[in-house]
Amino acid sequence: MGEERSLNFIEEIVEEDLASGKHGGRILTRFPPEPNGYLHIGHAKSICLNFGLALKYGGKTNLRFDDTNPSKEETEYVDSIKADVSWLGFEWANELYASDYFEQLYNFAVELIKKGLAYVDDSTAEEIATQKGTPTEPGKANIYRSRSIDENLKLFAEMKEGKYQDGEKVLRAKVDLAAPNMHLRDPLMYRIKHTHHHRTGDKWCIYPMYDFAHGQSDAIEKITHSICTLEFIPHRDLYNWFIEQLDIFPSKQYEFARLNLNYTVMSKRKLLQLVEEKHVEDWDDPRMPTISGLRRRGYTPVAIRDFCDRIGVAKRENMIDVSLLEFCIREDLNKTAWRRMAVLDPIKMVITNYPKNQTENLFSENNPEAEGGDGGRELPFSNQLWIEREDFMEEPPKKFFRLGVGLMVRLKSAYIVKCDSFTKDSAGNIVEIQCSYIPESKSGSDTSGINVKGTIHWVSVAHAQTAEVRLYDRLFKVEDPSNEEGDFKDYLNPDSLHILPKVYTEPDLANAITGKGYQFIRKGYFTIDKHSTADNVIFNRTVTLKDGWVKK
RNA sequence: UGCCUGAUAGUAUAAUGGUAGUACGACGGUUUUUGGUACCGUUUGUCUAGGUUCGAAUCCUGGUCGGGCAACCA
Repeated sequence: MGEERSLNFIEEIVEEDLASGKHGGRILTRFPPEPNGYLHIGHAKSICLNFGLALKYGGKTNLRFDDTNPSKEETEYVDSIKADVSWLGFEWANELYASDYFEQLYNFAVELIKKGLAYVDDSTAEEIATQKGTPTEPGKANIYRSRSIDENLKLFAEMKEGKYQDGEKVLRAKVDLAAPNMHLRDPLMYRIKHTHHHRTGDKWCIYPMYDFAHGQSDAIEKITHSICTLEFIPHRDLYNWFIEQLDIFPSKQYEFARLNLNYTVMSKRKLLQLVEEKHVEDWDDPRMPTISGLRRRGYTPVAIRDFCDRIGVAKRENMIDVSLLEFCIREDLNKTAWRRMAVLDPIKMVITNYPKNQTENLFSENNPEAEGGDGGRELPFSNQLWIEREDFMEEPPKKFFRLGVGLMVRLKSAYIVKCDSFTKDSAGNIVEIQCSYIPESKSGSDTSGINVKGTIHWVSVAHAQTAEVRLYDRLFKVEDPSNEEGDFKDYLNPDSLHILPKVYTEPDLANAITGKGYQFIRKGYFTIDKHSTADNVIFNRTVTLKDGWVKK
């Protein structure tokens, strides 16, 4: 052991703080989602970072819902977020809400008004925007900026009491209208919204803006390291300004680059659109990059955490290749998934020299990667089998290790067979292939001395179960749909879902356990879908197996 | 043309003035009752121009390119 992994830049900061005795060696992070959508794989990166840091350095992590905008937030999202964080395997120290601090935030605002550092502005949104100037021109003060403290106090109280309509007034911080950083040009602290809040109900009609809520919430909780994504860098000056003016706990903000994955989108706004416009079934559609979608697809917490570990944490913009995510899930499932046989695109094989009404039960281990095979199950074998259509070729090329007239393969866990002939229907489709088996080649007691290059999977016709199988492909046709001309939805992959209504599976798959990953030998990893029933068993393909076979 | 950021193989990520390494991908091979797994090997990189230094991916200066910032969103 003891193989030192190099630290990412945030771990370096934490270790420096620990070494210098900052905060008495205490580490407290927070994961602060807004409950306005489902968590996605990008959030998983943040979750793994925040919780992982605390775990590594003996600290704790709060789960804090940043619920300061009631018009977008719902309890459904709160519940899904909690479920997803738990499922990933993390435990938060406290479940908190920015809305828990509304009273205190209000008092902070009053304090700033009293210090002459905040004022009530009657301007419209448009007026405020133009008065702010542009990045190259300073903003201009309006008449409201010089209101007296007493008037501001009175007006702000009236805002709270509901005396004004939405948009009629706002509370602004008095910072610097000429600041090169636009966020410092007298940012809004409070706006009026006569909207029902998912937790505070109708108690409030004024709600704090992100900038006046996040840093103060961090300070209230005494968060030591407040980690967010790059786009908040310009907010940091304001974050610090409020903390300094209010003289509260000096939480510090650090920024890292968010995760981007190719062939998908990673914004709650866009994902919500896909859901609302029915381009996908729901937030947990297996094609979605959401945690719930990945879970339904068959991804495991282990694989997702491993992925987050491997992608690293840095400050440069990045675009991770989905192949890394796929590698991680294969890596995990290879070790844990039970092997089963299923024929997705069937063609019938008749074994002409095997007794017609005979059935024998053959044994096959659950997982060759596990010691002892992790147990096993019985496979009924008979003279009529389903095999994969692509495992037979009328005119096989040289290195085709499967079936063609005169070629031999092993039937996995069963016998070696030799292809003698095949039958076509009137339309020229191959409908059946005829083989003879080698009785001495039985798996486990093979005395035939024959060596074959290929092994194929099969299911006994008489014993086969049926199931629906859903094959998924990338949701978008292009690597970065958000960066293309026009609407990102123009680049949706029309073939991202392919349903096979009736595939044949070995009998044991009738007992498939929900939530467990199965490897359909040579076909990929699959898991039971949430809509699966006893009458209509549905499997989702999590990921294909890596395919080293390139034709020709 | 203001401010803030960043730039190392195809994609990520290390090297913190001293041999540019690792992972994924790709390619090739060995093993294999999954064309899977495992194992072995190959391939490709410091944005650019100067400067400091015995020595620069690292420090300095100029340039180039990318991302962000002017929501009563977070």
